[in-house]
Amino acid sequence: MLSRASKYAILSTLYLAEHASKEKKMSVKAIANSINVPSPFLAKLFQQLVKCNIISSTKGPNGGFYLTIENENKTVCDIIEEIDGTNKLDDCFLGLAKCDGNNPCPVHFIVEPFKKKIFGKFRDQTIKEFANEVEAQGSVLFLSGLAVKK
Amino acid sequence: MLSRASKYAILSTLYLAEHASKEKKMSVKAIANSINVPSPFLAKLFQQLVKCNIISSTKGPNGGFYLTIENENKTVCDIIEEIDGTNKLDDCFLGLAKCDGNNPCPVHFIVEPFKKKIFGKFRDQTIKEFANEVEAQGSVLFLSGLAVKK
DNA sequence: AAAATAAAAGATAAAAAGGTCTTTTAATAA
DNA sequence: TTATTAAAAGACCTTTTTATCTTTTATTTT
Ligand code: FES
Ligand code: FES
Repeated sequence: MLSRASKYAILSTLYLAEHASKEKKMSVKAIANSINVPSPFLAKLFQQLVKCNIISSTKGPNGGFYLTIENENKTVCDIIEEIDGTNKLDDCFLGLAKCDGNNPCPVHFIVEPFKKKIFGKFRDQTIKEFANEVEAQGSVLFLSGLAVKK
Repeated sequence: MLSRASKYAILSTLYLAEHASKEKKMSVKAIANSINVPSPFLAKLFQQLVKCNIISSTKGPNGGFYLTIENENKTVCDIIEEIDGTNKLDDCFLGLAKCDGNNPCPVHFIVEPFKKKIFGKFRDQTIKEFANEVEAQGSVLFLSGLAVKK
């Protein structure tokens, strides 16, 4: 459904929203360690995310990654579209060329409501809002000691 | 979520349930053409499915693939487990090492009910029952002219 | 028995995804 | 202004997934 790359990107952007700021930038390594993700790979992803203005960075001592107000108003959808190219969330669960109520695959009517729900969330909620909710709910972005599933 | 291989396997097994029988076996090519899937690849998959007794085959003229009663009582879960090795349906949507209500990722409580639903269906319904439902509902296993999404 | 048919088996190839490493550039602090 | 720090850039490698091709084996029909 989502590539590992976009999962990494989502988790680490939310992590930035929670833990970094213009005053307290974070290095790739710090983030990679925190959420248990390979750091050179994450570095590549971050370059991409900076380029398309989803996260921000400065070089040099005390440099690192952080989110601006503008960044905080991006959405998870923006991340997915940037990293996975197209939005894979809309794909048919069984691989039909098109997910479509007029030509439903055998599980379409189970999948459709879920897709609507999660897609709505990813599209309508800003990163900032999402991160706030994550904090409020006590959701986790990593499992201590455990790497993200390979 | 599911590999392309297991999607092919699911679609073609349901197709067999609907269109083939011990009296009317079908060749890989015929099925591959019907559901728009690369036939040498499907052939490989079918070998695997025969070996683990999810579908049946006979060689020679008028040979081909079909389902026995025993085959019809297998489940979609059996297919997924055979092809993808482990059941990827249970993975965390955001890639955490474990999908778990005690350490929920930010979308866990949206994903969980869906997973329960679709996993339940794949586990509790036999291929036969599933195929009957597909016919009754008029679900499609392919989009005429359109290949399965690559 | 011979010819034809269709799967089985296995080798191989192409593509995509995931991951690493090295060099360059920009910013800062000493 | 020099040394240091950390990201940017890009080359490169590995593994997994997807796909193809060729040869062999089993079955059936003639
Ligand atoms: S058609 Fe398959 S999920 Fe919608
Ligand atoms: S923990 Fe992520 S989907 Fe359950």
